[in-house]
Amino acid sequence: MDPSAQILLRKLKEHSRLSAADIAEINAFSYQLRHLQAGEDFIRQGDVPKVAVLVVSGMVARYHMLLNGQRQYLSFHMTGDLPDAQAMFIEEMDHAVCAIGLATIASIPHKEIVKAFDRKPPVGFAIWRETLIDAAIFREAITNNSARSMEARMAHLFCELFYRARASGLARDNTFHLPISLTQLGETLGMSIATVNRTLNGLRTSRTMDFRNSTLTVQNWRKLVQIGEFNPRYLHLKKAPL
Amino acid sequence: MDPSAQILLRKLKEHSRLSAADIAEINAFSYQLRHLQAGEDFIRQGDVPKVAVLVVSGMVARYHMLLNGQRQYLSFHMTGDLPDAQAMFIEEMDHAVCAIGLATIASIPHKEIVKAFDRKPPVGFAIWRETLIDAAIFREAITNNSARSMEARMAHLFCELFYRARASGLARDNTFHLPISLTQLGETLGMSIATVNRTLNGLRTSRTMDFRNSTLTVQNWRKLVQIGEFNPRYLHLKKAPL
DNA sequence: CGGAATGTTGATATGCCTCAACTAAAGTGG
DNA sequence: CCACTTTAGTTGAGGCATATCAACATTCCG
Repeated sequence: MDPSAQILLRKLKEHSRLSAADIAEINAFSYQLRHLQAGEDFIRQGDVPKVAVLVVSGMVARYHMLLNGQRQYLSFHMTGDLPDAQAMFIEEMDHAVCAIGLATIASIPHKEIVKAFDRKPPVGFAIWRETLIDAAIFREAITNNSARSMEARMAHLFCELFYRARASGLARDNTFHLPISLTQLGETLGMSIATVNRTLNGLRTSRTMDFRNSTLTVQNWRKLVQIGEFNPRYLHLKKAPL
Repeated sequence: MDPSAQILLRKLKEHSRLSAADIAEINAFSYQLRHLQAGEDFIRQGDVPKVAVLVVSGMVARYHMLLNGQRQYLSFHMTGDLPDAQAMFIEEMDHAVCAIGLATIASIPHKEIVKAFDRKPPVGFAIWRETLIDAAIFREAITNNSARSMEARMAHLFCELFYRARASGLARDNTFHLPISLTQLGETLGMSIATVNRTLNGLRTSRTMDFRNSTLTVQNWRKLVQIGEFNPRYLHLKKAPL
């Protein structure tokens, strides 16, 4: 079986049940690999993609570009995610997608995927579910950035990323490689770099978590969850990794 | 034809093309009407709905409830919207939905809708597209509440609501009935009531827009768009109402 | 008409942004 | 391989925007 197909299947199985015939459909897609440099854009605002992207390794992020050039990061995606599945049904991209650190992606032609939906509706439902979980993540980000303190925002973001990484088997023990800069963290959570740094320092001092050299170390998961008011139900996964 | 079906069709046609057979499927759904009081919850966090809701008249809002009882409004929905279409594929609700002012909704059993997807995939694609536009609205809200000034946030929200209302034929001229309180506005945009009021006053003084007695009056659309950095492309509608 | 909810406005406090100076790390060319 | 340049991270000081609090006005609704 194609290794990209395997990655996609593993992911979809986190929330959906698929028959052998459904799996065969997914395995029949043609996956075109591509390696990305750190920070490289592979989809820009205004693009009309003809292929869907699957994250094979590394991390990828969606972002809005404001008129003054400021960025707002919207979500982060890791192995198994489909960061632009939506483009199958809404033509023009309203945001850009870039690599965070080095990353590998696989492209799948929209045509093949849509054809699979016609033949095996459960395949469509699984991918639809994937886009719905994305939407739930966006909703949580609205709440995070609008209603929570700086410390809570930070804690919540790391809770989510760590939890998702664990669910996808990408993190072992209490560490997780996350090649994101403080500037990007600020552009995700709506805070200045100075505050990002000080907030991170606070969590470090209280021995809750440590984020340094692109590596997250969770020292006290329960405390982190409590500070961030993190409740993983919105991720809609079948089984809890923590 | 059922008037609820007509409302739903009108909405789906804003972004999707449907054949006569597709339309017949949608018309065959059984629509159960229900009238709601102002502020009434009809879906709560944790619910597992068996029906999907269509807004027939009035407005409806999704919100998160934080541990301290604070609310965060996530989106507003008007005639033709399906505020919980997602519940067909992700069982448990991660947020609540309530009426804003008086409202009428129609319920459609999930079973009937899913059956229609099997028979006429374009019906499924149209509703999928609807949920994807919702996601785009959520993304925009992240950016709005995280990266824009108080005045810009306010302007952007009103731009979006007015634009969507126009697209659905719910607003004529420059006014639009919006039964939302200042408190709710604050809980939407992440600002205190005092600031909501003062910001509204600024927009009124500059003769950009006036929001009073539950009525929005747009005095200078171009200025409002400019202040809010509003670009309607993210709504992915086929034709611009303004 | 009375009471409650909502909106209005001013005064005060404070959390965060901005700016700036500095340190550390990473990447580059001689 | 080391000096040099650039980028990323760190920390302090100061000012400002916005939250908070409080008092009052208005509207809504029974």
